[in-house]
Amino acid sequence: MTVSQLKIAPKGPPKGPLRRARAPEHKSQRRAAILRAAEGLLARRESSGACPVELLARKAGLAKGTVYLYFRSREEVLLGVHEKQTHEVFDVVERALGSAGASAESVVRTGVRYLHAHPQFYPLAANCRTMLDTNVSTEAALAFKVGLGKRLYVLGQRIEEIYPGLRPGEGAALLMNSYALIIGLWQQADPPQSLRAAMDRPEMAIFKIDFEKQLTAALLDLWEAAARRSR
Amino acid sequence: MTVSQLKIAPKGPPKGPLRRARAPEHKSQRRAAILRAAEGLLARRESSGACPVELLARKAGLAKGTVYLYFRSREEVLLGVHEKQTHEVFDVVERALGSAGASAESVVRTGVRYLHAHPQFYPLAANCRTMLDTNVSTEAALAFKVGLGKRLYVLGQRIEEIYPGLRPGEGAALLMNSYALIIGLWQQADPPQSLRAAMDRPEMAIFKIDFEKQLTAALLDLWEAAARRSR
Amino acid sequence: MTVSQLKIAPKGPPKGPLRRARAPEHKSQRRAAILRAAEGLLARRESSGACPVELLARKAGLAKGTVYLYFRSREEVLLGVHEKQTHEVFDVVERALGSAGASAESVVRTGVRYLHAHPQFYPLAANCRTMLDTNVSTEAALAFKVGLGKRLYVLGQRIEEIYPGLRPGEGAALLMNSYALIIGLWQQADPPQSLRAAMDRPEMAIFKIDFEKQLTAALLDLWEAAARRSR
Amino acid sequence: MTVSQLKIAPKGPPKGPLRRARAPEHKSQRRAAILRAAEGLLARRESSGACPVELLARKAGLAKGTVYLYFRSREEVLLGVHEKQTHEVFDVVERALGSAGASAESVVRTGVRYLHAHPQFYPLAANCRTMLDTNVSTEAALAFKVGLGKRLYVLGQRIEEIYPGLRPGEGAALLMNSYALIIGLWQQADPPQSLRAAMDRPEMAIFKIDFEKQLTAALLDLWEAAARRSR
DNA sequence: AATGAATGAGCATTCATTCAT
DNA sequence: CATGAATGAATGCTCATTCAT
Repeated sequence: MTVSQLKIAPKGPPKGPLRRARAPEHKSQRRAAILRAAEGLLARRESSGACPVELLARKAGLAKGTVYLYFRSREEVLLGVHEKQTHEVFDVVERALGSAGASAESVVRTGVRYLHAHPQFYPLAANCRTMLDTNVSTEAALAFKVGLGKRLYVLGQRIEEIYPGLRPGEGAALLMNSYALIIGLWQQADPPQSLRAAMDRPEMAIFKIDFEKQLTAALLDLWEAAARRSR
Repeated sequence: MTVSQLKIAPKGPPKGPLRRARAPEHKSQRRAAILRAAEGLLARRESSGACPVELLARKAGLAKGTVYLYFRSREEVLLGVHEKQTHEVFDVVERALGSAGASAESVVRTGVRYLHAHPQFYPLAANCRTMLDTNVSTEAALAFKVGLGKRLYVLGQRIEEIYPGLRPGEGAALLMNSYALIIGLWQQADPPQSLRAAMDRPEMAIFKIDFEKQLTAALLDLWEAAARRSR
Repeated sequence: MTVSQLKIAPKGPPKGPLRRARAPEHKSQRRAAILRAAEGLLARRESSGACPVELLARKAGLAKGTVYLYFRSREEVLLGVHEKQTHEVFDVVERALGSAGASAESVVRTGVRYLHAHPQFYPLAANCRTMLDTNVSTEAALAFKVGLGKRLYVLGQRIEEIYPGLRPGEGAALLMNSYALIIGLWQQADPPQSLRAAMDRPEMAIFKIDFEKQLTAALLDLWEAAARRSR
Repeated sequence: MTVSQLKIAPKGPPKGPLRRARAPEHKSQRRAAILRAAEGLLARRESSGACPVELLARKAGLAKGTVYLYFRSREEVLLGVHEKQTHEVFDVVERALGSAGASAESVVRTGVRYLHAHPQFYPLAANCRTMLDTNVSTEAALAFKVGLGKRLYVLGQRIEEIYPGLRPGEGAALLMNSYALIIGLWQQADPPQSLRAAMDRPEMAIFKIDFEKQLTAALLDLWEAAARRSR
C-alpha cells in the first residue's frame, strides 16, 4: 500500500447499481426513502442543518447524483424532511383535536409528549427560515408553505369549533403562536454543543430549565387565554 | 495610504488613512465600529447571517485581517452583533419596567414598538442557536449566555415585583417565553425572499398576518396569564 | 467542456474534455498522472517543495478539487512523488546488486549516475522529514515508511550476501547511511538560488565541490569499510 | 465580559517599552537575545521551521516589529540561530581537534556527544537548505556560507595535519561529509510526530535504530578511511 | 435511471511585514 | 528605538452541482 493508493481504496462495501425506479410510485418511494435517511442522519447530528449531500446519499444507499434526480438542491431535501416532520406533528395534533373530550390541555400535552419523543424535529424547524432563504426554489418554498397553510386552516377551524367564541382565523393564529413558542423556546433552552459541559456552572443555572414543563405551561397559557376570550 | 494599498487599485470605497487604535478606548470604538458595520450589512442582506468577512471588513473600512484582531472568528462577530442588539432590547424593556405605572401592556407595547423600529434584530436572533453551534469558542458562547442570563435574572425579578404572586424564577421564565414567541413568530410570519412575490396568492393569505398585532396579543396573553396566576 | 468551464475564459492551457476515470486501472493512471505532473513541476521550481495545489492541478490538466479525490492533502501528493522517486532509486540499486559481478563500486557508481540523471530527487528527499511533520496523516506516513522499510530490508539482505561477514541489519544500516550521506551532501553542495551568482567568489571556493565525485568517494569509503569489517 | 471584549483583553503582563539599544554593543546584545529566545522556542517545537514571528518576539520579550529592526525576515532569524548552533558545534570539534592526543575516534565521539546533548541543532540544520531558498537575502546567505566556509577551511587544515597524507581540501571534504551524514541520518532516524506512536510496530523495527551508535560507527568509517588513504 | 468523477467557486484564516504613534 | 495595529496576499480545502459513462 503506497501513499497515493490510500485515497483510492473503495470506501464502502461495493454496491451494485440500485434497481431503477421507473413507475411513479417507485419514484415516490425513493423520494421518501431519501427523506427518511436524511431524517435519521440529522437526528444524530447536532449541527442543525450542515450535512453534506454525500452523506445524505450514502445514508440512503444512493449515489450523490441520484439525490439530484429527486430534489433540486440540498436545501430542498432538508425542507422536505422538515415538511414531513411538521405534517407528522400536525397529524398528532389533528388526532388529539378530533378525539372525544378534546381540551386545550389534552391537545397541548399530546403535542408536547410527541415532540419529546421526536426531538429531531427541533433543529430543522429552527433552521427553516434560513433554509427557505437559501437555495430553495420559489416553487418548493411555495409548495411547503401552502401545504402548511392548509393544515393551519383546517386545524384552526377545528379549534374554533371547540372554542366557539373565537373569531375566524384566531384558531390558526393560536396554532401559529404555539408553533412559534415551541421553536423559540427550544432555541433558548437547548444548550449548544459548545456549552453542554458548562451548563452546570451557577451562572448558567437560569438556563437549566425544564423545557417540557415550561413549554406546556406557556402553551396552556396561550390556549386558555384564547378560550377565555371566546366566552 | 500604505505601500501595499498602492499596489492595486482599491476594490471598494476609497479608504482614508486609518488611525491606529492604540488606547483601550480607541480599541473599544473600533470593535464597536465593526459591530455597527456588520449590523448595517446584515440589515440589508436577506440571507440571515451569511456574510463573508471580506464584506464585513470593507463595510467597516478595514482590511479583512484587522477584523481578526478584534474577533476570533466570523461567527463571533455575528454573535457580538446579536449580543449588542439583544442587550438593546433588554435596555428598552428595563426602562419600560422601571417607569411609573408600568404594566404588562405598557411593557409589551414598548418592546414590540422598539422591535418594529429595529427589524434587523430578528434574523440574527433566529440564527443564534446555529451560530453558537458553529465556530464559536466555548468562551465566547459562555460570555454571551452569561450576560444574557444576568439580564434575565434582574429583569425577571423586577417582573416578580410587579406581579408579587409569581414564584421565584417565573419572571425570568416569562421573559424567556416572550423572547421565544417573538423569535418564533417572526420566523413564521416574515416571508422569505423567494416568497415575497407570492404572498398575494390566495393560498398564502393565511400567512399574511399582522405580525405586530398578533405578537402583541399573544405576548399580552402570556403576561396576563402570569398576572392572573399571581393573584 | 462543461458548463462551468464556459463561464470564464480558462486561465491555463486549454483543457480537452477530461475522460472520467471509473475503472480502478484508470484511477491508478490518473493518480500516476498527478504524481508525474507534480514531479515535473517541482523539478523546475527551486523552492524545494512549496507549490500551490492549484498549480499542481493545472499542470496535471485537472481542477483543484480533483486532486483531492486522489490525495488527502497537498503534502500527501508531495510525499507520493517522493515515494515514487525513492522506489525508483531503489529499483536501480536493486538491479545493480543483482547483476553478475556486483561490487560496492559498481553499485555505488550506478546509483550516483542515476541520481545525476534525475536531480529532481534531491529537493523532495531533503524536505521529506518536514513533509512528514506537516499535514500528512499517520496512515500515509506509515505507508510510506513501511514501504521504504521493506526495501531497505530486502536490499540490506542482498548486501549481506555480498559481504558475508556483516551482521544481520548491517546491510540495511549501510543503505541508510548511504541514503543519509546522499541527502546531506546535496544539501551542502547544491547552492541555493540566491547564491548561484555568488559561487564564483573566492570565499565560496570551498563549496564549489565536485558533488558526484565527492559523493562517490564517500560512499565507497562507507561500503568498503563495511566490506573490510566483514572479512 | 461580552463576546467582543474577549479578543481585546491584554494577552500578557503589561510590558513597558523596553530600554532602547542605542550603543552598538547593546544592539549586538539584543540580536543575540533574539537568537537565544528563538533557539529556546524551536527546541520545544517539533515542527522544524514553522514559528510565527509573533512568538519569536514574545519569547524574546520584544514586540513583533522590533525583530525587524535586527533581522530582515523571519528566515534570517532562523538562519541566524542555525549559524550560531553550527558554530558552536564547530567550536567543540575545534577544541577536540586541538587537544593533545586527538584522534578520529576522540573527535567523532566528542562531536556526537555534544549533539546528543543539543538536539535542537538537528531540525534547523535539516531545514537549512530550504531556508536559504526562501526569503533570505543573498547578503545574509552569503555571510552565513562564508562564515561556515572559513571554519571548514581552518578545521579541514587541522585535520590534514593529523592525517598528513591527505591532499589539500580533503580535510574540509571529510568535515563536510561528516556534517552531511549527521544531518541525513537524523532525518531518517528521528521519527516525525505523526509516527511516534507507530514506532513499536514490527514493520517499523528497521527504523528503530540506535542513532548515536550508528552515526558514530559511520563517521568513524569515514574518518578512518581518510586516515588509511593518507598512509 | 443511477452513478460517482470532475469541477471550481467560495471563503475563512494566517501571518510576514509595514509604519503610524 | 520600540511598539503593535493594520494590512492583504496567499492558499488549502470543502462541497454543491453537473454530466459522461
